[in-house]
Amino acid sequence: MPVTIKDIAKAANVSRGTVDRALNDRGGVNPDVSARIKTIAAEMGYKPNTIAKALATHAKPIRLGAVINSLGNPFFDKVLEGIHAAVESLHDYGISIDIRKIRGYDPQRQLYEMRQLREIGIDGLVITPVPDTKVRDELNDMIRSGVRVTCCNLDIDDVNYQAYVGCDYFCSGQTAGEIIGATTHGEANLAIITSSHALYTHEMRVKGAESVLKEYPNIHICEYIEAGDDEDLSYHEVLRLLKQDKKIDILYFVTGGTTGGLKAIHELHQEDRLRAYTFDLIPAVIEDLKSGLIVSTIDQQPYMQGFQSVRTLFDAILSRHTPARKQIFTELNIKNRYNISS
Amino acid sequence: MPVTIKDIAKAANVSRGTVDRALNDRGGVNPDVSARIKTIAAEMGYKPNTIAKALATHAKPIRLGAVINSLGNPFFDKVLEGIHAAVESLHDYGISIDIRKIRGYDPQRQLYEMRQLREIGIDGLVITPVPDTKVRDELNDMIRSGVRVTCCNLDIDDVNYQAYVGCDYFCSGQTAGEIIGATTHGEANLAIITSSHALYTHEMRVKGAESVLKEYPNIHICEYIEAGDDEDLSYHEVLRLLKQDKKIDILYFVTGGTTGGLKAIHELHQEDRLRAYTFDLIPAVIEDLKSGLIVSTIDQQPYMQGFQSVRTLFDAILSRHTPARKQIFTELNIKNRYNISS
DNA sequence: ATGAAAGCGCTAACAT
DNA sequence: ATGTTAGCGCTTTCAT
Repeated sequence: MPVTIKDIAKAANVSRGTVDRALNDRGGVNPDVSARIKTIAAEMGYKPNTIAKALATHAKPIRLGAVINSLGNPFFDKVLEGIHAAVESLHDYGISIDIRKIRGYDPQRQLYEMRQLREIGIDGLVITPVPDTKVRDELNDMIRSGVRVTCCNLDIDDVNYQAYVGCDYFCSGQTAGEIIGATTHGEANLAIITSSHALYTHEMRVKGAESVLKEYPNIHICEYIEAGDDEDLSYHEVLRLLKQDKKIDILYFVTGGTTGGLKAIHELHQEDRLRAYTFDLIPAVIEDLKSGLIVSTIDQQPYMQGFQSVRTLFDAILSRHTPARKQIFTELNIKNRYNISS
Repeated sequence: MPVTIKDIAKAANVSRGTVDRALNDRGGVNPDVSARIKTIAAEMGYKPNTIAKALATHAKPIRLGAVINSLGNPFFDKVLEGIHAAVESLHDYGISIDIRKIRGYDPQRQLYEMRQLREIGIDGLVITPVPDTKVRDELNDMIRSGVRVTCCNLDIDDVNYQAYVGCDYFCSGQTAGEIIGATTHGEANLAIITSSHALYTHEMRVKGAESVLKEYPNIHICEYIEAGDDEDLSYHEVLRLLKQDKKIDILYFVTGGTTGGLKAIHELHQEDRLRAYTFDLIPAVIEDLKSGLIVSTIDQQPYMQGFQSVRTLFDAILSRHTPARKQIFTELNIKNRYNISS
C-alpha cells in the first residue's frame, strides 16, 4: 500500500495542502515545518503519484516546441518518429508539440524559429543546437525565462540545458576505427569524408577513429575531404578523389555527404575495389550494406534520441524542481547486412 | 479540448454512470440507449483518458508473477533489471510483482513455481519457458483461466501467449557468421561451442552462422561441442579440445558455457593464438573484449526484453480486450571493445 | 435500467 | 503560514 500525501499529513499533523506546498517548495510554509514534513515523507518512503499529479494539473496543457534540422537529412526522420511516439505516449497528460523543421546547420534560421516558438509560448523545447554564440545566448535566455530545454543529437557548450540526449561522438569514432582495423586486417589506404572540421561532434569521430587506427602501421589515412552537409558537394568531391587517387581502397564517411559519396562510387563502378564504413542507418546506407559495399555502419539510436528528448522534457516540466544538467548517451551499435532490424 | 464522458452524458441526456457502463460493456443498460451512446461517443471523437481510468481503478492493484531461469546465468541480471525498471515505471498504477528465480532449464522446477504463483493469484506472468509439453499445457491452462502471459527471451510453440519478447535467434547467428567471415578475412578453423542441440533457439544460432559461413571456402567448422548450460562442463570440454586439436584458431560460443570456455583458453595461455566470438555482454565477455581475445559479441537488449515483457503485460491487462498474439523482436547489436556502453 | 454521489491522489483557489 | 474545499476524468457503490 503506497504512502500518500494524506498519510504524511496525518503523521505530521498538518493539512494536505501544507504537505503539498512543502514537498513541492511552493513557498509559504514555515521552514521548520517544511523540513519536518520532508523528513517524514522520506522516512515513510513517499513517492508522488504522477498520475494523480497529472490529472490535477491537467487543466493547463503542456506545450512543447521543437527545432530540428531534419530537412534533407533522412537521419532525422527517425528522430522525429521518436519525438512523435513520445508525444503520443503522453497524450493523456494533455501534451502538444509544435515542430519546426529546418535545413542544415544554419544559426539564423534556427534563431528565427526559436523566437517564433518563444512568442507563441512554450513550456519546453527540443533542439539540435548549432554551435553558435547567438544560439547559445538565446537558449540561456529562454531557460532563464522558465522554458526547459533538451539538446537532441548535438551537444552545445555553456548552455544550462536540462539534458543532452545523443551519442558519445568520440566513442563512435573509436568504434569505427576498431572495425576498420579488424575487417581490413590492418591493411588500408583510407580517405575520410567529413562534413566540416568546424562541426565539433563530427571532428570527434575523426579523432576517435585516428586514435585507434594509429595502432595499425599499415593503415594510412591518405585524404581528408570536407563535404559540408551537402550531398552534392560530397558527390563531386568523392568523384574527384577516386579519379585522381587510385590507391585509396577504404572510405570512412563520418556523416553528412554519405549518400552523395556512395553515389559517386557507384557511378565509377568501383564497388568491388572499394569498401566503405559509415554511420547511421539512412536508406542509402542500408542499400549498400546489402550490396556489400558498406562493411558496417554504426547506429546511434535516433528514435531513442527523439523519444528521450521529449520524455526528459516532460518529466522536468511536471516535477517543478530542476534536476541537474545531464548527458544521456544513447547506445552505439554496429550493424552489418544481417542485423539491420529497424 | 478533449471530449470527456461528461460531455457525452450531456449530449445523450443520460448520467455519467450510464455512459461508462455503455462504453465499457459492463451490462445493465438498455441496448438502444447503449447503442445511441456509442454512436454519440464516436461522433464526438471520444478517447478515454487512461490516466483518469487508472486513478479510478487504482483500488485493486495489478499482481504480476515472473519465473526466470536467472540463477547462475549473469545474462538474466539485465533482464531482471528491465523487469524491475518497468514495474518501477508503473508504480503509480499500483502494480506489484513476485519474481521466482530458478536455475537452468528445468521443467519440473518451472512448473512448481508456476503453480505456486497461480495459487497465490496473479493477473499476468512473465516467463522464460522451457520447451516441455507439461510447461506448455500448464501455460495454456493459465491463459484459459484469465492470466496474461508473455514469454521472455525464449519462445515456445503452441502456447497462446500475449507476446514473445526476445531476439530473432537465426538472425543473430547470421550476424555472427558475417562478422566471423569479415574479421578473419575468410580464413579460419572453427570450433562451435553450444549448449545443447535440443535447445532450439541456440541451434538456430548455429544454423544461422553456418548459412553465412558456407560462402567462405576457407572457413572450416571443425568441431561442435555441446556444453549444456554448464560452465564447468564447458570449461573441461574446451580444455580437452584445445589440447588435442592444435589447428583450431577461432571459437564461436553460442552461449551457455561461454564463461567456462574463456577460462579454459586463459588457463592454456592461448589468448594470442585464438580469437573468440560470443553473444551477450556478460562480465566474462566484457573482460575479454577488453583483453582482445573476443573480437566482438552480439547483444540482444536483455534490459529491453525484461522491460517490454512487463509493459506488454500491463497494457494487455489494463485494456480488457485481448490483442493478437505477437512477437516483439529486440534489436541485435554488434559490440566491440569500444562500444560496450551498458 | 438508470441516476446520484463518493472517491482515486494530487493541485490550486479561497479562507482564515 | 496554514487549513479547507473543489475539482481533474473515470469507476463503482448505493439508491431509486
